[in-house]
Amino acid sequence: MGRIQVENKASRKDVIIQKAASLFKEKGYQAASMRELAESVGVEAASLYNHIHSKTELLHIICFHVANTFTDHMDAVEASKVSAIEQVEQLLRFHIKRMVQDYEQVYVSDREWKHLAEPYLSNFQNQRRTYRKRFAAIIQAGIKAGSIKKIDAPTAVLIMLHAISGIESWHRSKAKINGKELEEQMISILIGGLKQS
Amino acid sequence: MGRIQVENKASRKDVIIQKAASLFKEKGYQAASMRELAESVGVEAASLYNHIHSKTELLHIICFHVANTFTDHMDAVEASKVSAIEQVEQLLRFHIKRMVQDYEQVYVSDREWKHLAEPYLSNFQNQRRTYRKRFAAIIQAGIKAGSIKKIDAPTAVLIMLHAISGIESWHRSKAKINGKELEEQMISILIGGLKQS
DNA sequence: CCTACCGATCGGTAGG
DNA sequence: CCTACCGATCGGTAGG
Repeated sequence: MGRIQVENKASRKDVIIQKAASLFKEKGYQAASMRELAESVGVEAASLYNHIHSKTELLHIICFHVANTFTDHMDAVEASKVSAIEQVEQLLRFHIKRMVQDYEQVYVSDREWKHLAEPYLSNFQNQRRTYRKRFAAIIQAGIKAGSIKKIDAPTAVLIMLHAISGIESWHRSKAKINGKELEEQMISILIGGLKQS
Repeated sequence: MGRIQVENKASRKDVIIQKAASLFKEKGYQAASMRELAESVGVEAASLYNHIHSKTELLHIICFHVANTFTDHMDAVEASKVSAIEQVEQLLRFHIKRMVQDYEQVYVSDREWKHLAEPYLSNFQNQRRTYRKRFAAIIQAGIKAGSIKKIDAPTAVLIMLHAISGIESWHRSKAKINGKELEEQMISILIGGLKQS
């Protein structure tokens, strides 16, 4: 009985988080109200607080879930023994896939993190900054190895990550090419932009 | 006397719009309050309404000012008789320059337009969609001419425009390269990504 | 999980 | 341009 209750609770919480990501993405964190969220979950607003502590907790669950996914992937890429340009391609493909498959949470993490409360805000910014530095270091290694053209590595990171966030518009568009094709197109343009010409 | 009054009013309104862009950029449209805006202008909240009609009016002034700037530039580019790839470069350089020099308004237009009220919302979306179609048509012409590699033109537009929005992160960063250098780096990567390899 | 409710804050108005 | 104020809505709590 206790077991079932726990399972139900966990599942209910997951639904709330998923619906919150969808709502935050659509309206923005501030404009999304807990009453709207409750309605989309199918309960009264007060009932949400049996599963979560606050609205801001929902945001930081989403943001850190996404951030940790990318940090973990970076660990794996750094441990792999392929060339720098191949590491960059692995990173880009992972970003693209996350954005294609799980874009609501990724989008919210990307665009709404400003609304995090301290100390989560500082932690998130630090984690993000560290991730970008590690990404830039890989690009720098590629430049040194001669497989990537001489560019400012932090600028390249910035371009890559923001370009990928454009997949949000792809989700909205009517006549969209399929996800796999999108990935290949983006890789072609972005990796093409890094290579020596 | 009447003349001076009109001039003062116009100038005051411009200050309000500029401060609003700054505040909307920093906190998001919904999270920015009219009381905060009033404070940054140096008046009481109620006094703002002698210059503007509503909070939403501030947002649509900003969004359409930016959108019209880009639409006007597109007219000029289409009228120029250079090659498609050079037209693309002109468009990218203009976007980069706007983002470097006037990024608060451009940023707000990019990220906060969702909060526009009808009929401005639909008008804005239409204008933006039309702009992107014209941009994609130029890329398509470049593909036909053989100067741009065979890619999905709408996807390429998406990548270019979002990559440029990353300049927001550049503004925040401490150890930033200068604006002109940033422009050249971005052009090198983005135009490099479009060309035949 | 719900009903009932609270204090705070919001955009905006009246009136001078 | 200000003081005074309004109705609406917000996130969240008490109590069952």
